[in-house]
Amino acid sequence: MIHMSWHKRGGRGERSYHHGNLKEDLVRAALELIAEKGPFGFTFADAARWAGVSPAAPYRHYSDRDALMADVAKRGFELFEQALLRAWDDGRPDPLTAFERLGSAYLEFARKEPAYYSAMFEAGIPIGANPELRQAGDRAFNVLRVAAEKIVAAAPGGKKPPALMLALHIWALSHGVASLFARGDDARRALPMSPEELLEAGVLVYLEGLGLWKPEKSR
Amino acid sequence: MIHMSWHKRGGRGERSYHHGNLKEDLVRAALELIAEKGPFGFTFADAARWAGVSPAAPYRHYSDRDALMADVAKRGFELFEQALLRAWDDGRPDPLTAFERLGSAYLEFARKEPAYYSAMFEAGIPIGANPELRQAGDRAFNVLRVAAEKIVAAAPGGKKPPALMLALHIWALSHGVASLFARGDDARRALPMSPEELLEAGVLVYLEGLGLWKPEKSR
DNA sequence: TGTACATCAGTGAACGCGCGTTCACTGATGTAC
DNA sequence: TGTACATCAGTGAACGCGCGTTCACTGATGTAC
Repeated sequence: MIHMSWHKRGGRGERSYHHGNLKEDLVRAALELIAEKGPFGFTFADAARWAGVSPAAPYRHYSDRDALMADVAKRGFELFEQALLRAWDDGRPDPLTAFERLGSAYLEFARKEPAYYSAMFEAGIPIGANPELRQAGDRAFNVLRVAAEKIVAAAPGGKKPPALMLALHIWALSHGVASLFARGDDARRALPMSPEELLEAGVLVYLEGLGLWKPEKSR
Repeated sequence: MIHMSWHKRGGRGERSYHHGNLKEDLVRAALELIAEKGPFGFTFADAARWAGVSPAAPYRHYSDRDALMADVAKRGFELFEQALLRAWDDGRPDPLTAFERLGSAYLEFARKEPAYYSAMFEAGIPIGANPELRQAGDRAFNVLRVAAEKIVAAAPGGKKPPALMLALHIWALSHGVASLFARGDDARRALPMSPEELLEAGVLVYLEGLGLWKPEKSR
C-alpha cells in the first residue's frame, strides 16, 4: 500500500500529492461558501477543507483570506464585463434595444451569481489599495460607458447629454434595483413586480427625460 | 476599600455593579466597531469589552450577536425615517424642492452614518425572519412613497404616473448612488462630481421623463 | 533514454489565541408589609 | 421608617473549539546533460 491512487491523475476524484488546480479550487470553494453563508461566513481554513487540502496549503497561493476574496472579486468583474459585452452586442440591432438588454444582464448577474456579486460590491474590499481589482471594475463599467456614448451619438436632433453622466445614472439605478430587489440571498426585499420590469421602466423614463426616447403614441 | 465608587451613579465614567444602560451601550459599541472594522469586523465579546463589561453580560440583553445587529439595523431605520421626514418637511415650500431634499438626506445618512447604513443594508440580515426590522424599513420607505404621491398629485395636466413606481425608482437610484459613491468607508468609488450632484441631476431627468418637471428655458 | 538535482506544491503537527457559551455566584434594586 | 425577601443585572472562571500561522518535511515535476 504505497498510495497507488496518488500516481494517477485526472481520475474521478482521485488525488495526487500535488493537487494541480488548487488555486482554481480555492476560488470555487470561496464561491460555494459565500453563496451558502455570505461573504464573511467562511474562513481560510474552510476553503482549504472544502478543497480537500491541509490548512497550510492555501498559503502557497494567497497571502491571506482577503487576498483570496479580492481575487474572487476581480474574477467576478471580469465575468461581469463579459456578460455585459455579450448583452450589449455592439448595439445590435439598435442601441436602445441593446441598452435595455444591458440592464437585464446587470440584474441577471446579481441574481445568478450572488457570490461574485457580493464579493464585488459587498465584501468591503478597499478598492483603492488594489489596482488590479479597480481596473477590472473600471473595465466592466466601461462597457456601460461605451454603450451610453453610442446612445447619445444615435440621438435624434441636437440632444447630446453627457454620456458619462448617463452611464453613471444607469449604473446607479441598476445597482440600486439589484442590491435591493434582485439579490440572490435572504436580504432581498419584496417587490410588487419583477426587478426587470422595474428597471426597464426606470431606464425608459430616464431616457425620455433626456429626450433620447419617446413612448409610442398608442399606449 | 470596599469599592466606594460602585455606590455612586451617573458620575463621569464611574461604574456601579449594575451598569444601568448596558443595552444602549452595546448598541453604541456595535456602531463604533462597525464604523471601524465593518459589519463583520467585531464580535459579541468585542462589544462587551468596549462597554467595559464581562463577556457574559450581553446575554442578558441579546440572545446573540445577530440579535444585536438586527437591533442596530432597526434603530437605524427609525433614525433614517426621522431624517427623511425632516427633509421632506411635509412638502414645503413646494413638493419638488422638498423631494430633492429627500434625496440629499438619503446620501447624507449613508455618508454620516455608515455604521447604521451598513447594518441596515449590508449586514446580510434576513429581513423576512424579522418582522420588527421589516416594519421599520417599510416605515422609512413610506416617507418616500408619501412624497411621491404628493408629487404626482401636484403634477400639472393629466399626468398621473403611479406613485409607487416613482418611489421605487427614486429609492433604487438613491440607494445605488449611495452604495457606490457616497458610502462612508474604503469601498467608496471615485466619481468626477459630488454624489449629491449626480443624484439630483438623475432625479430631475427622471421627473422630466415623467412630465413632472421642466427645465428652465434659459439654461 | 537515463540520471542527478533543483524547485515546486503539498503535508501534518504544533502553537497561542480569542471566541461563544455555561455556570454558580453576588451586589444592587424594588416592593410588601 | 425599617426589614425581609424576590428579582434583576451583573461577575469571573471555566470549557471546548476552530482559527491563523509557522515549521521542517516530503512527494512530484521539470530540466540539464
